Parts: sequence; C-alpha cells; structure tokens
Amino acid sequence: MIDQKSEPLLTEERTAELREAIELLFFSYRAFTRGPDQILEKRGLNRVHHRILYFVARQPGLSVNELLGVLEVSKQALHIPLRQLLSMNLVKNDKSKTDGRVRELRLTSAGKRLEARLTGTQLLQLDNVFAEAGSDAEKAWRKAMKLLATD
Amino acid sequence: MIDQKSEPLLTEERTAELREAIELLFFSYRAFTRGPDQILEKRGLNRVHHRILYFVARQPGLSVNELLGVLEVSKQALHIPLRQLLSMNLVKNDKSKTDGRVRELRLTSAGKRLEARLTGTQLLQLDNVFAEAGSDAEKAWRKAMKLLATD
DNA sequence: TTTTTTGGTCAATCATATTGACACATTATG
DNA sequence: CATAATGTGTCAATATGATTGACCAAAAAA
Repeated sequence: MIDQKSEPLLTEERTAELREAIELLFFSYRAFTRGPDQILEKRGLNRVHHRILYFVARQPGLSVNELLGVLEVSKQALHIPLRQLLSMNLVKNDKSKTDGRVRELRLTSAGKRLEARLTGTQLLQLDNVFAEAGSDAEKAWRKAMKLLATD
Repeated sequence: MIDQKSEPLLTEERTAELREAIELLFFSYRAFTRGPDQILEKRGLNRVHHRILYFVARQPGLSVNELLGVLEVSKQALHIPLRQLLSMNLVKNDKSKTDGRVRELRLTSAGKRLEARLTGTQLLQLDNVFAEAGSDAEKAWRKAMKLLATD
C-alpha cells in the first residue's frame, strides 16, 4: 500500500484543547506559588525554602535523605538552603535516638509560624477555588491530578 | 466577652484535604515537566527554552516584549536563552514590516519540530489522563484550573 | 525636532547548581 | 573485631543563572 495517510494520534481540535490545558497548568501553577513567593522574598528566601518547610511540617522528624528523595535535588543543592533555615532557627536537626547517624528535621515554633503563613495562602486559594467550582469538581480535579502525578 | 474561641478559617480535616491538594499540584507539575525536561537536557536547554518555544509556536510573530509579558521574566533573563535559540536556528526574529523596531518571533522548521516533540509528550500525557478520568472530570478540572489561574 | 518606545547589549555582582571529592560518626556485615 | 556501607556535613572548582543599572540605536509618536 502506498500513499496511505497515517492517522494522527490527536486531531487538530483535540490538540488545541489540550494545549489550553497545558496553559492552564502553567498559569495556575504560577498563580499558586505567587503568594508564598512574595512572602519569602522579603526574607531572602525562595521556593526551595518553602518546599523544605512544607515537607518538614508534613512529616516532622524526617531525615535529610528522605527530604532529598521527596524534593529530587542533590545533597549539595539542598545543603545551602537547609543550612540557612537552620541558622535562622526555623528548622532544627536533632540526632535520632535510634540511629545516631540520622538527623531528624523538625520545625521550630518560628518555623511553624512561617510555614503556616506560606502554606496558608495556598490553602485559602484552593479552598476558594473549590468552593466556587463545587465539591464534584473538586473530586474530579483530584482524580485527574492523581493520574497526572503518578504517571 | 473573654476566653472566646475564634472559629478557625479552615477545620483541621479540611486543612488536611487541602494539603493533599497542594501536594497533588506539586507532584503533578513535576511529572508534567519531566518528559520535555529530559529531551531538553540532551541539547543543553532548559524549561525557559521550552516556554519560549511553546509561546512562540502558539502565537507566531509575537514580539519580544509580548513574550516577556507572558513569561513574567526580565528582559535580561530572557536575553540569553532567546539568543541561544536564535543561534541554534530554532527561532527567527524578523523585523516587523509595520513597525521596524519590533522583532516578530517565529519558529524555524527545526524549531517547530523540537517544539512539537517537547509539547507532544505533554499532550499525550494529558490525553491519557483525561481518557482515564473521563470527560466530565476533564471539564471539572478545567473549571477549577481556570479559577486558580485567574485569581 | 524632541520624546518615547522597542529591542538589544554590557558589566558587575550575586545567587545557585553541579561535579567530585573528602571527613566523621554510626551502623551493618563478614 | 575488622571492614564495608550509610547518613550527614563540608569544601573547592566550575558553570550557569539572575539582577541591577546603565547604555545605545532604530523607529515611531508627539
């Protein structure tokens, strides 16, 4: 068979719809990080610091290696921002009692306050979005995002 | 009145749900950029280059200033990656015929091929997600993301 | 003609990431 | 016990990136 047209994987129309979805992800992610980023900037901190604070808040006592795994950054890339948070007394790293090699990361009370403030803007943002979109939309959103996150 | 408990804006349970949503955004965005990032890395390019290619593909002939506005980066921060794309013959910047100051950015044919390859992984990713989640979920997802993007 | 806009560039500085290496204490393994 | 492996902290060298502030040229608008 010659001159056979191969079916495109996606129609032109579908491609346009999905390109819109790509842009929604881009613009919404930027809107989503804008609030915390503004707060961080005033303290000379950035997105990495928020991520550290967030995941340490979420899982107090987590080790440096575990944090590296979640964030997917190199030890050297984590080193400086983490040291800054330690020296600013926002994070503490006490020796584990069960394994003396491991440092357990925890937020100090000041760290907890900052993390709550940073993450708080995002919580309110999402709460507003879901309140307006409806709880069915929220469920559907979570379903789609879980699929996207785990592929 | 003393000792009055102020109502928290969000219940503990709701906060936990919304924290999960925060993580969904974080992990899904990372999964979403992983494909293109791997392709870009082989050529010594990064996320910024993809964004330039994407928005130039989306709106051929757009000016440097318009691109700056969309990407929300400084002229100096755009300068180097854009120049790289120009010198790699992936992007061209011809003088506008109606306004000689303005350079109209367009992809070359090689630029179109690379952009299609980069964005293609994301289109397929989203197509798969929506195929599995269902079209109602897709609609709801778009609704929520639009709200998040425009707040 | 003067002013403004757009585009491009430069230099200095600072921040960050990367690679590769090393030291120390602790734990696991033979 | 001796050795290997692990977790952490650090360093140096390098490369890349962003930032600030300034400047110039071309073209358009006033």
